[in-house]
This record gives sequence, C-alpha cells and structure tokens, in this order.
Amino acid sequence: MTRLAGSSKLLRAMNESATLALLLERGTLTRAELRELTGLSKPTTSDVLRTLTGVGFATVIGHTSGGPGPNAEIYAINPSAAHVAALSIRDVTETAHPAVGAALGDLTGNVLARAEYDLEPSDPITTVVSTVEDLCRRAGLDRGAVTHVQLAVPGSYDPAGDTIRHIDVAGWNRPGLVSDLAGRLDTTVGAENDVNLAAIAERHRGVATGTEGFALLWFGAGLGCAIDLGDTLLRGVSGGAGELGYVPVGQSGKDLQDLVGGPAVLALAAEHGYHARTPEAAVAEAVSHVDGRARTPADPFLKELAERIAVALASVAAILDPPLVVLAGEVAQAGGSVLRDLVAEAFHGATPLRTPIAVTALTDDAVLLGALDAGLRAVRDSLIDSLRHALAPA
Amino acid sequence: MTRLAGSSKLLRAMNESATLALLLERGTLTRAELRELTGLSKPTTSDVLRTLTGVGFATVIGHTSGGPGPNAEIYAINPSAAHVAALSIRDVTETAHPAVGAALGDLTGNVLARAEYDLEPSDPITTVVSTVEDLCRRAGLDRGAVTHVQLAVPGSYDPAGDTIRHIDVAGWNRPGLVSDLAGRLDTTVGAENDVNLAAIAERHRGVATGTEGFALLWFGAGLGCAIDLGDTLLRGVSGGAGELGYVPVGQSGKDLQDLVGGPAVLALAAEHGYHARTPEAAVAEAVSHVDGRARTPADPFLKELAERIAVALASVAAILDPPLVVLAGEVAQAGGSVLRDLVAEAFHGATPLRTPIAVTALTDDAVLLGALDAGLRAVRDSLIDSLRHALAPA
DNA sequence: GAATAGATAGGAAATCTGACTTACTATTGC
DNA sequence: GCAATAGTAAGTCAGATTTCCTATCTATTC
Repeated sequence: MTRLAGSSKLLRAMNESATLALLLERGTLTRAELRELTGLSKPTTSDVLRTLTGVGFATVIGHTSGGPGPNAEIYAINPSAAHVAALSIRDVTETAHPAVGAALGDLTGNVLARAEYDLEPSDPITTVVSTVEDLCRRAGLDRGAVTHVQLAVPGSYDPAGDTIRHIDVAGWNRPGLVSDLAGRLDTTVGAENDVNLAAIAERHRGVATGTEGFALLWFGAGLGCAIDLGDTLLRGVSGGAGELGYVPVGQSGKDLQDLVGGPAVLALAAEHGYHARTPEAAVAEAVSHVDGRARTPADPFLKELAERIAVALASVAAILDPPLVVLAGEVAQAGGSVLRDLVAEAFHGATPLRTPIAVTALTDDAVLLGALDAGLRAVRDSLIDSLRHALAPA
Repeated sequence: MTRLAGSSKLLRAMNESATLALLLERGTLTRAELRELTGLSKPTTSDVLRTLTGVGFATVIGHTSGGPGPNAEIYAINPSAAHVAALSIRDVTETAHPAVGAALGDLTGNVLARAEYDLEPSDPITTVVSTVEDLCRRAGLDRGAVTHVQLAVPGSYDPAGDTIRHIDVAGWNRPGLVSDLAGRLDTTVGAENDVNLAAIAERHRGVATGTEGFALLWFGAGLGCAIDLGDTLLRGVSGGAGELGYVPVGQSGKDLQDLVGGPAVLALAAEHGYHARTPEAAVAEAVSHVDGRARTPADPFLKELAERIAVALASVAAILDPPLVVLAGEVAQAGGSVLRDLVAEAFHGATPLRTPIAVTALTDDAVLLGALDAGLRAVRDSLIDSLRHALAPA
C-alpha cells in the first residue's frame, strides 16, 4: 500500500533508487540492460548513472566486446561504497565474557577480514569497538569506512525498548546499549537473534535459497526456531518468536525443552550408552556407527531422537504449513541426512502433513554469515533510500 | 522494496492513487487536509480531485462552515463506485448442498442487503449467480454494479492451482471453479478460508482492532487457526496454514483434534454429565451453571476443557509469540469470559509465556462480515492501482 | 558498410511558487 | 441594531522549473 505522493524530484529519486537496487541485486549491468529493466529511456538512464557514479555508488567495471558497434560500458556497484562488520556474540556457558566471531565485508559481500576472539571480561562497548578496530586493521581499512555493525546475540532484541533480552552474558542486557554503540562507533548498529540470522544465511547460501518461505528449527545447546516469510522474518512481540522450548508436550506439564533440549538429548544418549560431553558429539558418534554398518536397522538412540524431533517439527508444520522445514544447529548438523531420513519417517508416520524436510547445508558459522548478510541488507536498504531523501548530484 | 521507475505519468498516477487511498482510509477530507497529508501543492491537489470526481470515484459531500473565508468543499469516496457481494458457503454436515449467508456492501462498507439461503442441490455456479442476483434485487441494484464477489469457504483456496481444497461440499473442489465464476459474473472473485475471514472481521470490528498482529484460534465443529501479521494473513503453502488439528500431543500419536475438536469436546461434556447435540450447547449449559452460582469452584468440565485449550494456545503462542491470541468459534463464544479466565489460568500455570488472551467480540456472523471486509479491501486495492495503470481524465 | 553505444536537442507532462479572485466572519462605527 | 470594513482562508491562474521522452546525430566496432 505505497501511497506515496510527490513532485518530479521524487521521480528522479525513485529512478535512482531503482537503478541502484538493480545493480545491487544483479551485480553488473550494462546501460542497455538497465534500460530494459527499469523501462527508462536512454538519456535518463545515462543521467541516472552519471549521478550514481558521481556520488561513488557505482563504477564502470569494464566493457563488452564482440558485437558490432562500440563496446558498451559495464556498470557495477562500487564495493568500497560501504562496509559492514558482523559480530557473533557467543555465550560461553559459565564465563561472564563472550567469545566473539567477527567478519568484515564490503558492499558486494566480499569478506575482507575474519577472526575469532576469546576476550577477557570487559564492557560490551569496549569489546565491540576493539573488535571492529581489529577487523579494520586486518583489512587495511580506516574505521570510518565501516557504515554498519551487525550483532548476532544469543537472545532477542527488542527495538522498542532498545534492549537485548534473554541474554546470559554480563552487561549485554543494559537498555540503550545498541544506540550507545551506534553513537560510539558512528555507524548504524543492528542486533538480532542468532537463530534468526542462521535462517538468513540459510536463505542466502544454504538449502533455503529461492524458497517462498521456510521454518528453521535449531537444535543445539538451546532450542530455537526462525520463521522466514520470504522477505522478512517473523519476530514475535518481544522480538523472539520461536520459543520452541515452551511448546507443551501434551498435558503432562512438560515441554519440548524436556524432549529435545540439549540436556535432554544428552540424557537420552546416555540411556543408550553414548557418553559424550555435548549432545552433538553423542549424535555424531551414533551416526558414525550407522554409516559404518550400512543398512542395518536404525540405531535406537537416533530413532528415539528422530521421533522427538518429529514432534517439534509437526507442531511447527501444522501451525505454519511452510513450504520447507530446515533442521539446523549442532545436533542436526551432526545427525546429517541419516537423522533427516529418520525424522521424515517418524514425521510421516505421525501426521498426514507432507512438509519437505532438509538439513542445513552450511558447514561454516551460519550465525556469523547470516549476520553479514543481514548487515549487508541493512546497508543496501539505507543506501537505496538515502537517494530518496537527499540527493547530491556531482 | 518498491523499486519503481517511470516518467511523469507515473507521478500523476501515484498522486492520484495516494489521494484515493487517503479518501478510502479517512472517509471524508477537505482539500486542505489532503494537501497536508499528501504534501502536494494546492493546484495539484485540485487537479487530482478534479480527475477523481470526473471518473466517479470521489464526490463533494458538503461544505465546511464557521471559520473565516470561503467554505471548503468536503470530499468523500463515492459509495456507488463499486459494490461487493460476500457469500459464506457453509458445510451443512451431511447434505450435499450448502447453506449460504450473503451480504451486499457498497464501497464505503455499508450493507445494502443481507440474506440467508438454504439452497436445493445445484451447481456451485448457479448457486452463486442466483445468490448475487437476489442480493442485487433486494438492494435495487443492477447486477453489473457488483465488481467483486468474495467467497468464504470451509476449506482452503489454492490460487496457483485455482482450486478450493479440503472442502466437503459437492462440486466445489473442481479446479477452475473460481475463474469460471469470474467469467460468468463478469467480476473479480476471491475465495478464502472461513477462519481466515473471521480473523479479518476480528481485526476490523472485533477485539483485534489496532493490534500489531494476532493469532485467532477457532473452536467449533472443526478446529482452525488464523495468523494475522498486521497487514496480511499468513497462508501456508497450500493456502491453509493453521491446521491446528494436526498439532501432535506428545508422542502418543494423538493430536489436538483428539483433544479439542468438536467430537472430543462433546465426548468430554458427556463424561461430565452434559448431554447436548453440539459442543457449543454443552459449553453454554455449563457456563450458565457457573454464572448462576457466582464464585463457586469452577465446573470440572469447563476446567478440563480450558486446560486442553491452553495446550493448543501454548503451542501457538510459543511458536509465534503473537501480541494477542483471540479465542473464537462457536465453542469459545459460548464459553465467553468464564472460559477465557479458566484458559488464562491454565495457560499461565503451564508455561512462562504471558500472551494476552481475548474472546471474540463478534456476535454476528464473523465469517460473512470478514468476507465483506476482505472483498472491500480487494476492490479498494484494485481501484487504487487501476489509477496506476490506465487513467482517463474527463 | 551495417549495427550499436552514447550524446544532444527539442518538446511534452507534471509539479511548484506566488499572485489573484472570491467568499465568509468578525469587528468597528454610527 | 444595522451596515460598512478589515481580515482570513479557499480555490484558480500564470509563469518558471524539473524531469522525462522521442528523434536525431556522431562515433565505434566487426
């Protein structure tokens, strides 16, 4: 329901925005292709591109060749027009300080620097600032080149109250932290739940590429769920939809946390003779047995685990009816396709639903990559509508 | 991410659209108010309004008075610019023909005619056409005045396959039915699940007015769930999200249908000595006892029912974390605030979630009213973007 | 020589600003 | 109490501005 009104200046702004958006989406385009895509005339397209190159958002990256006539200029986004720092704040169990995974990317998504930190206890602001500074040092960039910092947090961010909630790392739940960071860094700062970010990564580089929407179930130390609606994530009222752990299991008073939470899985593994330090290790061990013994009857531990996961899956699938469900998190990753098949079997046996099930395709740090993707999107959106408001022709 | 590009014609179209949208939303506006809201200049606003009145979308409805200076003209939408027929197709248990509730509304939402039909078996097309014709007759309108027909169906509509699915009335599941109807009636035709439409009514005229989003749980003969995201409904992959009945209840192999479906409620009532023909009748009887006896301990039937409903509610609330959950359908309506309070108690006892719970505020036919609201929105949207494409200045 | 990329020039559509006319209210003066 | 006058606001008109498009032109490449 865009009910936008304005004058010829708005028109110009819209045409510039549209052109920039197309360049961001497609990577490289010639003037003729842009003309086709925007529907604008030759002179207008030229003029818009002149402005975009003038302010440094786009550049000529090369020339076509081969056909008759002059070689057309190929335009692309200027990768250095903006940079994004992504930080994954990890809850390292009982310690008061977080471990941090971090990456620095340019506007086209290239990763310019990446590092892991195991920081000594300190103020969150110091943690973030020094991390960003170190990333810039590694990439040989000035800190001012970073325009957006995206945080992945093991909790939920409530933008209304400007507070990170349900986070277990000291100092991070202070209201106003995010805007203080923005002021201190002189960038925009975004914070988002880690599972939601993993879902974003799954859409951009995983098994959910191109799907209309999907639900991602996270099985790790904790339990989580992200709901992708195609172009947005469904966030609950407090910024944390997908509190899967609270889904009741019948009227027993128990919930899914008691069934497929990290400790529950560990306990179940122990019952079946798998003694490991983490649930994913137990699952990995069970899977390796199965893989070795070819097509023997399923391992009873995995079978029971799959049945429990199927309960969680069926709850989500029945309520949302998504085009796809992705199993992710350390446990699901360790279980791989063996676990997936068992889950599918249990799921089909228990309900008439036929939702497709996939295991995450991301072997790298999905949360961090998702944070980078989300940060990129934020920066791109802000570039696009920076043109809508102010415009400074060279 | 509107990446719209175009020429001055687009600009004019946008300004007309914006003006029309504002008129539809606010009802009546003076030129000065429109100027303020759109940001357009005086001459442009005048010009746009001239066009809108020229094509018959808007009319001068009166004049201001009292202040100094000339009396400003008050503009409003022309109610007769479009008409919507809403039909609620009801599954009358074992019969092969449906009962139909129907209403005819004008563009401002006024109901011009309303009727109930208990049709003899016939082709769906005949059913719909004759119903629409009868509505027009009652309202004293030509059939050509109807621009959109909105169907409420006890099933789900799959627009991709142009098929109404999961419907138990003979002839209605034929692929292509909806587009055939559109051709036969010479209108646009929409079909939508009845519970979803009840949610739309709840947003427009019920307890969900103004909320950011909500989940509506439907307890009647069947079990349903609609998810309102603020400006859209969440539809599943097959057009039917909210197959609440399939949510598993633990690993027992049972699901919510076995817990709070119509037959289950009826059976539970019988166990507690309430023998009625329908579940809502049983609930109504139990509630009337409670109401009489003031603050006595809760009726055990209602208490158990509330606990079961709380399980359904908790599943939905945990996965979606909506700002509000509305209990609707015949059973919830019969239970009223008595049942609501019991559900809230059970819900709070079983989970840490604190989602607000409300009972539907609609005593009238929510499904039919929702169909009217949905039809109106469809017509309004199509009017608004009819201006975007073609435009015929007088 | 044919075809294409990009620039230039002229014209059309839509907007805005500022001045102008008209209509209504309120105050002042008799 | 009535009438003339001053002030304010609605809506139109005219000129300037912005932006875009069509058509033409030049230059380049195969």
